[in-house]
Amino acid sequence: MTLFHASFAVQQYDLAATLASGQTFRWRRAGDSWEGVVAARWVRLRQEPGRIRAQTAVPAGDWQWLRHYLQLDIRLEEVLATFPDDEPMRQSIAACRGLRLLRQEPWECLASFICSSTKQIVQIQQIIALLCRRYGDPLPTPEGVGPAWSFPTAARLASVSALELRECKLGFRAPYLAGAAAKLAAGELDLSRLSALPLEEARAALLELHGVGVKIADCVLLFAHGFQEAFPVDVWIARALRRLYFPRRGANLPRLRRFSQTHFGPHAGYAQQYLFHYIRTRDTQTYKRGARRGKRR
DNA sequence: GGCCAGGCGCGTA
DNA sequence: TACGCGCATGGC
Repeated sequence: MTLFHASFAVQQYDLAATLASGQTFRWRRAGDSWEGVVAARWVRLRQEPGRIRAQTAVPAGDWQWLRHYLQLDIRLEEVLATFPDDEPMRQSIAACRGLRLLRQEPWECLASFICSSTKQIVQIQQIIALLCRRYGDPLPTPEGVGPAWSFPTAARLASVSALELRECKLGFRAPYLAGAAAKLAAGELDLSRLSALPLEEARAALLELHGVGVKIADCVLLFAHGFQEAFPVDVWIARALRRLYFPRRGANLPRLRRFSQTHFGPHAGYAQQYLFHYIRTRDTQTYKRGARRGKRR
């Protein structure tokens, strides 16, 4: 099979950190490359000095869809310059300079994060892989590469019973996903319109969905709609904020949310991703060891 | 074997 | 507004 190639000049782009930092769940490392699906196309990406090389199995047009997804035209230095000048952020930047936010397809992002609650990232990846395998459409892949599927549409998932969804290890999230799919399929919510709304209105629209709270809504606003002020506070970020900014007096969740809304500036969500990746890569080992011995913190 | 996971909805104070 | 609980399931 013919492959279609492109090469993008990049500076300060850490592809591995970007694809593996928990903002998206379908990329797999394959040797020195990454394989995934973007805009219903199988894609292989490889980082080289000063560039990212891409391959697809079908004609890729002008590659704008991939440039947009990878956010290649963002000036990272200008984003980083807006972060607060404090020690936690300096450490976070030093730990993963080149980490980027992707611009994901809204439905896939929403559905993925509905599946994410109280799940480890590994499990989220498994759930989404199952959903794609069962309800997505098969995509062309090169010889020697395993099969790939598109992310199932809302209409397709709306045609599946919540009971069937439970078989994808969704547990209590099954009716949440089914409900969201039904609402989108019925045209009661149009995700494509959210980017044009003020942040608060876009968030309110997402919160209408049963099973979508502030955290999931902010993930979708940040990762799919480009609201860079959105700052999802999950257990990792809460842990990071408490440890790095409130080490002595502690802080409850509402306090952390208020702090996050004022402290991190116009690209707070970007700062959040740096903190998230920093605390996870730094703490995963010690955290797991500590947890097993029951003496965390 | 038990703790915890990129939470949420609901009841209660 | 803040807190506690139950909810499925499985990795470590």
